[in-house]
Amino acid sequence: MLQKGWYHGKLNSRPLFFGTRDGGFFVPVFCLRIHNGTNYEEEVYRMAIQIPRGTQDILPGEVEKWQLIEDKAREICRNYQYKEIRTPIFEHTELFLRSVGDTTDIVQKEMYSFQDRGGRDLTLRPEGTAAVVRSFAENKLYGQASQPVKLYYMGPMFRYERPQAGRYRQFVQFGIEALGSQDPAIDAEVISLAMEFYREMGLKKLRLVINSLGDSDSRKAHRNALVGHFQPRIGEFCEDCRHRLEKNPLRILDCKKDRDHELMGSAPSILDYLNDDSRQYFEKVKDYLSAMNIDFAVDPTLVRGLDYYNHTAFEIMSEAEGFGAITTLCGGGRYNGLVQEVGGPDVPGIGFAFSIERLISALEAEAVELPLKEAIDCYIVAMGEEARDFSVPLLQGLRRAGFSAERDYLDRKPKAQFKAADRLGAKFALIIGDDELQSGSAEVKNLESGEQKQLPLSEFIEEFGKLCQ
RNA sequence: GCGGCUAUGGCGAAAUGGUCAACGCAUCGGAUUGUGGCUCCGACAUCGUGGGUUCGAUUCCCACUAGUCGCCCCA
Repeated sequence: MLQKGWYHGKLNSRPLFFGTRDGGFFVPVFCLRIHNGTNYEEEVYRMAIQIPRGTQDILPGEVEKWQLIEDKAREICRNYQYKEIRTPIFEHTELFLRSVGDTTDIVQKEMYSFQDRGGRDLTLRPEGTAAVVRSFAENKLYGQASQPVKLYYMGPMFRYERPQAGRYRQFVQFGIEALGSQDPAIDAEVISLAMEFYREMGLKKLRLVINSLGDSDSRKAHRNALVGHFQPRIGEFCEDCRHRLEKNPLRILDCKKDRDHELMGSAPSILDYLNDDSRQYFEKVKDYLSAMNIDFAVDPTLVRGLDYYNHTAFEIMSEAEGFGAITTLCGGGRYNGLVQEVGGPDVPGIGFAFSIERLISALEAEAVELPLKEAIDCYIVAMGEEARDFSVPLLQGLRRAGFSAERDYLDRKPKAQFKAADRLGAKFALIIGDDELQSGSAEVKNLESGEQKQLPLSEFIEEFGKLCQ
């Protein structure tokens, strides 16, 4: 029996939908007014539609930051010779099961998966590497003349998580991948590109942490050693750690609750399980980083959340104060064997990805001033109907000549038009009214100096160009 | 998936169980009939949504939604 009242959104825990007969169109809003348990009247109305949880609109004023970051990222990729690749936003779910790993959190609880009308199992990409590697194998880029193949991508990724500072359900990642080389110098290059990019953006409080996960044999041996180490006394650890013992014993090492347990300090380190090749490889990467004056710390507990990583792994964290709980700006590592996993030849690879959202937060946390220019060249202050008409082609002429120009569209008073010009940061105001139209010359005011000049309307664009120089 | 906090105009932000809900910024209008930045005056809110308690709720209670912080995990 329903209580008397209004119901909307959900009724008996089922969403209320109003749809047409063909079922193809839904307006997810309407209301039921219950008079008693059985009588009700419907009132259909549209509720304001809100942005989906964990997503954001990037509005003018904010989007300029994004553009700047994107430009900078593209620029540094040119310098380092990474070429852009664009892959679909959704892929076969299978791709992520096999690459990211079907026991990882990303796959188990964070994927936006769906079936299309043809019954295909698809997933909105939760990360970028899998698709790039798939494309590399599918398009046989390993046969390309220039090797290694160095790629970058930039675009939205999707993970179903509870939003929090620095965490969104749709977020934009920039990432690079270098495929086809097993030279430790390429590992160092990938890391240096990331560090160099952040440096150029103006971030200072950064911490680079690296580790080697070794090859799959060393990882396996280390894993067994860890399980053996903690197993006998796992009862003394927190609930999360007890799960981790099976799932990902390395994670126990950076548990915040059990940090001080005596078994933590004596736990076996991955670095003791590296074979000679892996060890030497790691040494070489560190040497190269030092040679480039890149500061780093080795953290043997650094693990990455995706299954495909091996050998070099790294993270860049912000140490800016008040940055919140999520400090990782960038994460990456080597993934030898991944290309094979998705059906290609055995080609090694390494890459990283960072989120633009977190970069912007870090820039804000460090109060970095970005060079965002927004001034326009000319604002036309038109008074009277004739002048307003005249301003239409004039505005077009200015813009065609390459000037940024604007006029009033709200029929505002001259005073308000000047205010608008001011707000846009206009360098000049062009004033036309009846007098000017009659005399054939317009007043041009330099809004910074207040200086005012007359320019002939007949060759206004040329004269204005000279004035701007 | 779990827990804490929050929800007042375009933005920021007070107060209050009871006639018109402070203030600041922004915006628009006026003082100044065609010249911005300063000053003064004026205009501008069905208090997230839905229920409940009450004579009366923006205020108290519940649910929902959203935001936010933290856990898990990650970019």
